Amino acid sequence: MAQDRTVVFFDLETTGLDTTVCDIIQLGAICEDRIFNVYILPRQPLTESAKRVTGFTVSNNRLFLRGVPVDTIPLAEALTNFIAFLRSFHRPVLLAAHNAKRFDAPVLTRWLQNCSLLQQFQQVVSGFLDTFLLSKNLFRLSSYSQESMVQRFLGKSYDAHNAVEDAKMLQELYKAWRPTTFSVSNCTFRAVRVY
DNA sequence: TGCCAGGCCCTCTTTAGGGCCTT
Repeated sequence: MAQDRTVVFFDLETTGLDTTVCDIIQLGAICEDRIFNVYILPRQPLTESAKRVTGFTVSNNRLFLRGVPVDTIPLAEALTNFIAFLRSFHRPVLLAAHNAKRFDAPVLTRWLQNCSLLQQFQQVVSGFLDTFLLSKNLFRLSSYSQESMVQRFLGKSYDAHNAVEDAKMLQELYKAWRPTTFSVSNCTFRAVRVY
């Protein structure tokens, strides 16, 4: 753990890669053995590549994962529940994700602001940790994708592009890396308001 | 299969360009 903060690992599955417009489909997070997972029905269609990569599809106003229907909740409720999950640790939270700076943090922040929940969120979350940047600072590798690093450091393959599984593997990677507080602080940034 | 976006990092750099990573 970094200083007196709780590190919570999270991941988003979205309708696409454009952080300025994409919808969140799944929000998964883990801290030790405590897991958070919600699905949200997107308001816009998934890009073809997002369908292929994530296995999510939408049909008749229902969300399916590899053809199996999943229960969804409204986005504002999902984010409110996520903040409650983070608050339950009773310590400032450092939210870690792979490529957080470029992808997960901007998307999450945009929707928190859109749902008027950013202030609540910032009362609980002290910042984001980007494990992509962290891994590049720690190691010299041919690939820094999460999937390839799980194979390299943990010696296993997994259900990549499922938010909960990605978050679980990220936590395992982090524990295997045992980064110093200095390394972590170099790859940590505060949640910022987006306009 | 790879495109779609784009900030960050690296280097054959800084008067710039290309590759990576996320869905």
